[in-house]
Amino acid sequence: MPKRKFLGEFEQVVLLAVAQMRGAGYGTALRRDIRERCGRSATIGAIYATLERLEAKGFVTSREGESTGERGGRSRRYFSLSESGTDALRRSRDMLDSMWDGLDLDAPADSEGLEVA
Amino acid sequence: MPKRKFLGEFEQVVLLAVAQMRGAGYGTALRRDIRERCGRSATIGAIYATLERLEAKGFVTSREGESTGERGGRSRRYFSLSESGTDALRRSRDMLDSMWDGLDLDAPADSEGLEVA
DNA sequence: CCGAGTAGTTCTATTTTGTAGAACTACTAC
DNA sequence: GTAGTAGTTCTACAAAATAGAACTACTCGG
Repeated sequence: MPKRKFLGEFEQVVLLAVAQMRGAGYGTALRRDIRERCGRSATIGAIYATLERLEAKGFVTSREGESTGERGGRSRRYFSLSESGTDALRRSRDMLDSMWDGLDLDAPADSEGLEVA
Repeated sequence: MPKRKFLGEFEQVVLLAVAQMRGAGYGTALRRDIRERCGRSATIGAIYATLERLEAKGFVTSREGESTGERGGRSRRYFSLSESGTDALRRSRDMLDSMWDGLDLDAPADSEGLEVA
């Protein structure tokens, strides 16, 4: 029973990166993707902590990749988006859309002008 | 010096409500607006705590409304979006847009199909 | 095989956000 | 002045975000 019914901000970003990579995303690559896509630098610890939470909530699944024998280093852990992760993304987008709906940020900040007109 | 350069998820929602109400928003009304717009119920404490934080970061400003003499109760505290609040909203939107860019949630979750094709 | 190098993941600790609801304030109406 | 009403503040705690050091598991050269 998660107390929070909505995705946190960073959770949303990480989940989107997982979705974009279509099952081929793993910690370090997701981090790179996020940095390149939106200029947001996150430490690797932040990425994994978020991934853990998303997995605990059932929004992503992970599997160990086998060693390719083509490079040094530990084997990768790949993440994919689950059904409910997909739903969560859709819900987040819809909620934000409805909050943005009809909003014009270039208009003056206060309602004064509107009332006088 | 804020450590976090991005808006939290709920901060974003509250800031959007403030923007929508164009300077005429106050605690209770913002709460109602959020509930109606996106079905997200938040306690009044959550709203005010977030509003305080947004004000501390300079994203909103507040002013006391004078009593209208038309109703009982304490006077309202109105919130408006500041310049940097406007910027923060734009940045959040842009970042999320770039993460969503080109993503199709209806496609299969894994890349298998793509590689075989 | 053994050390060095590399790619990647876990762990530990702390700050910032998010959540909840009870308590309080200031007003109006009777 | 007591009750009712609209609104805000306070207190306490849970969850998410952040940071970076430590660790793991592999490859390669000798």
